[in-house]
Amino acid sequence: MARPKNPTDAAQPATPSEGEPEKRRAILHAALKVFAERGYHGCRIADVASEAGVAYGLVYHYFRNKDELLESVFDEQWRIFIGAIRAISEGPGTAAEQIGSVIRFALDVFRTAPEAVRVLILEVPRTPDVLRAGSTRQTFEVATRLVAEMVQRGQQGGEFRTDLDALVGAASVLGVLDMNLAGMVTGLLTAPLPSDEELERMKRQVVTAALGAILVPGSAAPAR
Amino acid sequence: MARPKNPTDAAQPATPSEGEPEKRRAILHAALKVFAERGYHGCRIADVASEAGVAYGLVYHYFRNKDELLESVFDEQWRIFIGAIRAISEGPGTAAEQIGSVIRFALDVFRTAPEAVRVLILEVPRTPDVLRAGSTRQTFEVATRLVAEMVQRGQQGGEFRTDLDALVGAASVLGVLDMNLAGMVTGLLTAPLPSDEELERMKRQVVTAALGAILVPGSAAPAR
Amino acid sequence: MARPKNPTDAAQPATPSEGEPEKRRAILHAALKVFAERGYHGCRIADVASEAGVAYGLVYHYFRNKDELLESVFDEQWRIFIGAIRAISEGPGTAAEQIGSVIRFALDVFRTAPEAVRVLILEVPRTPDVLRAGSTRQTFEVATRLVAEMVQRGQQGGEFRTDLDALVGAASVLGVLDMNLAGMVTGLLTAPLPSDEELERMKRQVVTAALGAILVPGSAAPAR
Amino acid sequence: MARPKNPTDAAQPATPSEGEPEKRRAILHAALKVFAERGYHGCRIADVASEAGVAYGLVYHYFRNKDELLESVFDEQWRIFIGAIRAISEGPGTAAEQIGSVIRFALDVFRTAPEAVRVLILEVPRTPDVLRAGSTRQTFEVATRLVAEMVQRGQQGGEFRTDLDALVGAASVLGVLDMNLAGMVTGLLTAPLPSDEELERMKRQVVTAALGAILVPGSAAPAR
DNA sequence: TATGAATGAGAGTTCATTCAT
DNA sequence: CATGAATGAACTCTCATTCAT
Repeated sequence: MARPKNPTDAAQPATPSEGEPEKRRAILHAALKVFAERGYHGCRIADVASEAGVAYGLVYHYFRNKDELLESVFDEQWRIFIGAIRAISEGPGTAAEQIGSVIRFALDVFRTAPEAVRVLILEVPRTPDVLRAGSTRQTFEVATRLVAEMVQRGQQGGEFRTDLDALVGAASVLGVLDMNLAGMVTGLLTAPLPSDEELERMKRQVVTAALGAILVPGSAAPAR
Repeated sequence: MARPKNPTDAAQPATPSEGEPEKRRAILHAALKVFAERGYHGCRIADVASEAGVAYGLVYHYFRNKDELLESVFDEQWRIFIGAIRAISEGPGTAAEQIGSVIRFALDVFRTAPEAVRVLILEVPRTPDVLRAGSTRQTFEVATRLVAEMVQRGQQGGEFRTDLDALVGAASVLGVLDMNLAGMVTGLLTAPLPSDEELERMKRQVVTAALGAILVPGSAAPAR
Repeated sequence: MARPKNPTDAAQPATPSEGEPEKRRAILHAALKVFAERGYHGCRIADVASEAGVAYGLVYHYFRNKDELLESVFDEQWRIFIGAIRAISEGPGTAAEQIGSVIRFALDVFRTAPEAVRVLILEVPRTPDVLRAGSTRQTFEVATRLVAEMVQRGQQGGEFRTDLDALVGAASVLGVLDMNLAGMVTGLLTAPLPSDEELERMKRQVVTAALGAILVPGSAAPAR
Repeated sequence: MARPKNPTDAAQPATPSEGEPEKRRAILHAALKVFAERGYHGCRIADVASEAGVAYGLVYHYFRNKDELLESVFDEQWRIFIGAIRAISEGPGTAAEQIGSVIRFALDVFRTAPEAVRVLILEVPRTPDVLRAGSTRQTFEVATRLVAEMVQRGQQGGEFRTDLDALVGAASVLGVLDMNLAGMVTGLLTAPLPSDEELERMKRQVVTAALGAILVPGSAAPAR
């Protein structure tokens, strides 16, 4: 059974774009870290600057203001995640396999870049309206809709139950993923830095639960 | 099939406690509203006071500081929710029925007090560490563990699949609930103020999806 | 020859308005002083606050922002000046006498409150557009028009030459006044703090020059 | 009656000085424009540079700092104006005729280079002390004294009244000029861009008013 | 209890100036 | 000469908290 190749490495900068100034990247990187550690309001521009090893004013050389900086961080992270979802969606495999891949990808990223996940999962959906009104909000919807498309395909293929709206199915899948990630991030479900085995175990369980929410009852969970 | 009595009214003040000053209640109530509207950092003490129709300084008469005020709001809301879960848990019905009841209860509350849900679902898990370190965090864990107990009981009774940790099962159930509520709050899944039928439809779907995540595959979803 | 009573005391707060908080007055007063000393951009809110012997934040308790504070200062000063012009205009005396009174009034104020004059004369007409767009600008026009009315009356009465537009006449009178005051303020024309005699001498000269600009040539300058 | 040749073209660079780098001139020119548009504090080095179509840092290659740049602008403009006054002063004609020429010259410049006038008239006398302490201040005094010399000559020749100090006379003449120009700049007295006739009319009136301030009463205003 | 004026530390943003290339 | 990235001090504005009444 074919399995889409795991695009984990996408967690690296979406656009290493030759021309991008090194310090701009450093700032973006630092912002991700500081933001993950302290949350939107807890992080000050000064923190970002010093974390990036850069002068205060340089942040404003590259970004109009704090909101734009953080929006950039969000956008970049989401772009990576969406890129992965899209790649998986366009790849081979049944709908169930694809959704399993999405979940495994997310947990893999958590392993290599927990801050990124923390930011996406814990901060993004709950930041001020100014921010939510921006592209971030739309991006979030895009992700949901991409998953909803997978769900719909699965419903049409007879894999997934049809008594759920595709959007509700997508929300459920993402909810299972989100809450389990949150539990991992906060240490409720696993050690803060889980071992490889622990991670594999979680992957299996989260996939099982997420698919359980949408599979036609009685169908076997896909071998993994 | 017995169904636990729906403790919807618990959304009212947990403790109308005879002696509690009227203005204190007004402040708490206003804080919930303002907090739901603007989020933790977006709401200023001045907003709360004016929403409550009360003098600025009075807030500090009843609450040591902003954190304590908001912690009180959280605690109260969670106490209500936990009270409901506990009541359901100690009531009649199978584990699956109980979990269904929990979900239906949450959606009912969303209907009557969307702000409360918004606060619990969108704000609580993402507020600053100071706050998270407080009782709120523990309260959140308590809720998770209560649901995990239900899951465990269901596993022992053969209803729920045993290839999931009870905590993962609980997280999955709550994740499905959370994300669908978030979708309702943000208008992605339903109109901002859904009709009765829409709400019932959502209840059915969310219960289906949540139970799907943990039921032994092939078992019939419980009639509702 | 009747001479309008000199409303010098109008230099005091236009509205001692019973209800006005003492500290608000202190801030306004301090702002006038600091603004006169350092100019619009040279004065910082911190300067105003400390000059007023008041906490930083209190300035923002009474005024929305720096612009509003300074606009208030301007407005108050102009209101005083306009009040005086109006009183003179409605009082007895020929047009020439009235214009003489306006000039003498201005020089009197310079004696008792040089800062106020400095602000009105040196700063107002040259501050940022935001400010000029506000009520200050209109107020300045009002003053000009009031003087223009006097000029017009004098033209109709045969005192003043009619080959000047009334507005040009007014601008000329105010120009003579302004530039001579500027010369006094900057120490080019008199000692920074002129003696009574010096002041009287200046009054006579400025009145002479200003009326010369508009009187029918050959008419005697009005006795003073 | 001979009339000094009108040195209008002096509004061009005083010293096209062979060796002066083209870009330096561009910066100076841009600075005049930007400064006229936004005032001393409203204009940033970045504005000047981009207006001049020149790199940021180049401004600092040619000028030590912002103050020096603006001082240079002032100096240049004043040098032009003073050069004109001096030329007129050393030329033929009575004192009254010469003063009339000065005023007409100023209004002509306003026609061709309103920004320059705006800067000289509206900005120079009201900029920070640091600046005023520089050569600009002295330059301004020089202009006043040159006019005062004309006045004095007129007084000695019996044209002008002797009950005014020469400096007061000069201040009055310049005051009439300044305020009427200000009125034109701000649109209170004429359309922002007056027609030729309007301008001629203003010239006549302003000369009339200015000379009226200092002429021996009864003497005929000089034919124009 | 109740009020709201008063306080001041903190954070975002601007912009003149420097400097490596 | 020319460029523009980099620096950081300075200043405005916010808002939690205190306190006299």
